[in-house]
Amino acid sequence: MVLPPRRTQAERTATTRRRLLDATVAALVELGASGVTTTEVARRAGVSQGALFRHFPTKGALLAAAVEDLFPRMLEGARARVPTLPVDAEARAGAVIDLLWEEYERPELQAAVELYMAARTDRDLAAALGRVEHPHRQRVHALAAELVPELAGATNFAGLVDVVVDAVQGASMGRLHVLDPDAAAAGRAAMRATLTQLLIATPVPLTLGAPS
Amino acid sequence: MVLPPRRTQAERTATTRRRLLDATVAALVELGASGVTTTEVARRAGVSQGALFRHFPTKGALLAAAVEDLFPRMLEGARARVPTLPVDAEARAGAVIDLLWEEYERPELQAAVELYMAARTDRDLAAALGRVEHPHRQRVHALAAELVPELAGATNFAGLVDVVVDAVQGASMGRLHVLDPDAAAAGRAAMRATLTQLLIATPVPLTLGAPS
DNA sequence: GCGTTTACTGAGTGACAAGTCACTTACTTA
DNA sequence: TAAGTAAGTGACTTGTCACTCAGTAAACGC
Repeated sequence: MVLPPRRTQAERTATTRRRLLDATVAALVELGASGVTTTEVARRAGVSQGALFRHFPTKGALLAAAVEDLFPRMLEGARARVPTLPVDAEARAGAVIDLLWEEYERPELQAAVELYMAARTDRDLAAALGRVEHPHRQRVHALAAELVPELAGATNFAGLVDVVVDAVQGASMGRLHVLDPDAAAAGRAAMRATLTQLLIATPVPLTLGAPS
Repeated sequence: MVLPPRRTQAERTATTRRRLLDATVAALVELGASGVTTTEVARRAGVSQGALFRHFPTKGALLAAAVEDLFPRMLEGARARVPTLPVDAEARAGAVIDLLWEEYERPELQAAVELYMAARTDRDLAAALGRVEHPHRQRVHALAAELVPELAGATNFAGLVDVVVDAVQGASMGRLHVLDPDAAAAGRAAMRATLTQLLIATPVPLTLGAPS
């Protein structure tokens, strides 16, 4: 008879939490925000629903914890690729845009964006995600400083990063159903060119043309 | 005793459909995609749930019809403002970006974007919205041609429009909770400047810098 | 007017959701 | 090793969901 290995309580907690968080992200990716139920997450994690509620008091807490866990992991994945980027400014800028684009094409991030949209009218979820956002934004800006160090000292560096990220974000969710793949590719190429220019240009022009 | 006015069947159908569609959009705006239930929509419209299902066979059909109804209405609202825009190219480009931004800040459009995200994992909804998208995109491009007629003949005009719309879309949903209003305003100003440049520049540079 | 068709009502129905709870099993500590 | 605590179980409660249907009222065609 096979005896189960003896584990400390801390180990049991850690593994169960990990399985629940992974199951939550997987369910979010596959089923969408509306398809994530505590029943489904518990089933995927291979634990009972009661166990889920022992570790997370509400469904919102579970979702927030999943996002809180997901963001740093994705950023670490992106950071690992920094040494492989070209050093030439223009080539590097293009590569940075490509990197950002690829991150936004990952289903994990699509799922996270979906959660953020759902938080628009879900106060609990919004509060939970709000706690995640500030450190995440700081990590994004820190990573951006590694990616384009020659711009990191610019006065409006944070704003520049936000513009680039927002644009890619908008484009990534753009067309759901890509009626015309050629048009989509052309659009992506155009945006890549525009954003690359933005990165290799001095940040000074960004302070011009304030809203009238 | 007040007799109810006599209405034709077509009129009855039209008014009930209209009330249901308006109620759907209102619920979508106020409660979000997850908060839209057939019960709630029927309650807001002042009809029974049975009446709802007489006019729309499924909830997905109702949502799709609501979006199909919403998009042209919003575009007509935007078109009505065309005559008020400045004629000078640079001022007009800036005004166009502002117009677009204001449209994306309207809760109706935010709600529609939320629906599109939800459609990522909802095949029925995706199919329903897919039928809406093509004519909508055509209407958007037609309106864009009115807004910036001097660019309308450009070979990649459609791609240019998509880039601008996507960027504003991404920025509009950017931060949910705007920790720093000054940073948000600066980001918007930067994006406005960038996109305005994009509109007043000749479209030729957009064909440069294709992805490596 | 009068039978037929169309619009609408409102009380269902079964499925499934989040969260609870009495109880069992696994670890810890003295 | 025995008492105490933390982790986990699975059936259960309460509520809401999308959708149905038998019956009623309004408009239509003749």
